Amino acid sequence: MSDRAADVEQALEAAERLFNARGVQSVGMDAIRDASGVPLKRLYREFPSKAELLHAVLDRRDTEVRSAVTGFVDSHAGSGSPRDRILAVFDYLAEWFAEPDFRGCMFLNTAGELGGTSETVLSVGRRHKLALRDYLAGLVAEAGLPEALADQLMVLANGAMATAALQGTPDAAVHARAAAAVLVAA
Amino acid sequence: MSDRAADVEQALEAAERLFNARGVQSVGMDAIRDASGVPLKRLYREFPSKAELLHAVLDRRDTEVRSAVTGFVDSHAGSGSPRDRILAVFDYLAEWFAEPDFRGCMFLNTAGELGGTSETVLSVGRRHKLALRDYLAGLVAEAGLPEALADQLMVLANGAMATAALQGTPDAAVHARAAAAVLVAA
DNA sequence: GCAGGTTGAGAACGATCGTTCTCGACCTGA
DNA sequence: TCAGGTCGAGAACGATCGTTCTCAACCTGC
Repeated sequence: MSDRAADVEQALEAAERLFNARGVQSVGMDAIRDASGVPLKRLYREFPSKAELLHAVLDRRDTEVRSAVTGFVDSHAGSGSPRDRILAVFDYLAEWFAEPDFRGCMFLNTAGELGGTSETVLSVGRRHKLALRDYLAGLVAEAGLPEALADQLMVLANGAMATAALQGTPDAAVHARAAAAVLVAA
Repeated sequence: MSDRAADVEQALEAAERLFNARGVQSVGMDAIRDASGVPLKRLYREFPSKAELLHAVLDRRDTEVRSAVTGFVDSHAGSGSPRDRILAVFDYLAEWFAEPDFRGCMFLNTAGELGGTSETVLSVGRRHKLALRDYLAGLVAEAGLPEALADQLMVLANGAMATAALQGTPDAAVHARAAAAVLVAA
C-alpha cells in the first residue's frame, strides 16, 4: 500500500535523525530499519550501500537547510533592509540551536567524523557551505557592502554552529549576531 | 630499555596523529600499536580502555594547543599592543591551518563524532574552549574592550577552524582575522 | 644454573556491523 | 485452485574491533 517514494522518505528521515543524534558510524542499518519501518531489503534496493544512503541524507538536508534559512529570512525580514536580512540569518540560527535535538551542523559533524576517509562527504559539505556563502554574498551585495564580508559572515555562522553544538546552548548565535551587526555597520 | 613514560608518550603521540587523520572510531587499537611500537599489553596497562586513551590524548592536546597559542602570541606580538596580541591569535590559526596534516580542531571533531554518545568527550571539549575563551578575555580586558567581545572572538576562532577543516584551505583564518580587526577597532 | 616472575607477539573471543541469503507467507492472474 | 513471482523477517556470513589469553622467550636474584 505504502508506495516506494514514501518508503524512501521515511528511510531518509529516520537516518537523518539517527545520524544526527549518534553520528554515522554508531548507527547500524538495523537501527535505521527499526526506526523507519522500512525492511532491510527495501533499504538496499533504494540505496545500494550505507555510504549512498548517507549521501542521499546529506543531499536532502542541504535543500532542507537552505530553504529553511531563506524562508525564515523572507518571513522575518523580507520587507526590511538588506542589513536586517543579513542579521535575520543569525536569528534563524538562534531558533535552530534552541531546538531540543540540536546537535550541530550535520555537514561539519560528518566532515569531522568521516572527512579523513571519505572525499565524498567533504565535497558534499563544501558544496553546501558554498551555497550558503553565495546566499550571504547576495544579501551583502544588495546592502552595497564589500564582497569579502560574505566570507567573514560565513565564518561567524559556522563558528556559531560549532560552538553551540559543543556547549549545548544557543548563546553562540547571540554572540555571532552581535559581531555581525558590527561588521555590517562598519 | 625504553621506559614507561616514553611508551606512554609514544602511544599518545601516535593515537593523536591517527585520530586526527581518520577519526576515532575508524582507528583500531592494533593501528595504534603498529604506529607507536607499544605492544597491546602495555597500552592496556597504561590506559584501561580506548575511551581512556582518547581522554588522555585530548588532555594532552589541550595543554599542547593552549601553550602553542600563548607561545605564538608572546613571540610574535609580545611587545605589541593588546589589540595586536588579539589579532596574533588569528595569525597563529593561519599557520596552523597551513600545516600539511591539518584536519580541524580535534575537540570539535570528536564532539561531532562522539558527542551524541559520550558526555565525557563533550565536557573535555567544553573545558578546552572555555580555557581559550578565558585567555581571549584576558587580552580583551587588557585592551580595555568590553568582555562580550571575548565570546565573539571565540565564535570567530571556532568558525575559522571548522571552515578551514571543511574547505581544506587556510583562507578562513584570513577572513576571521579581518573580522576580528573590525571588532577590536569598534 | 635455576626457579619465578614478566614480557611480547599474536591468537582467540565475543560483540557488532554491512550486506546477502533463505524460506515461508502472500499476492496475482487465469 | 494452482503456478509463479514478490516480499518481509530474520538468519547467516565475513569482516572488523575492543579486549583478554596463551605460551614461549627472557630477565632477575641467588
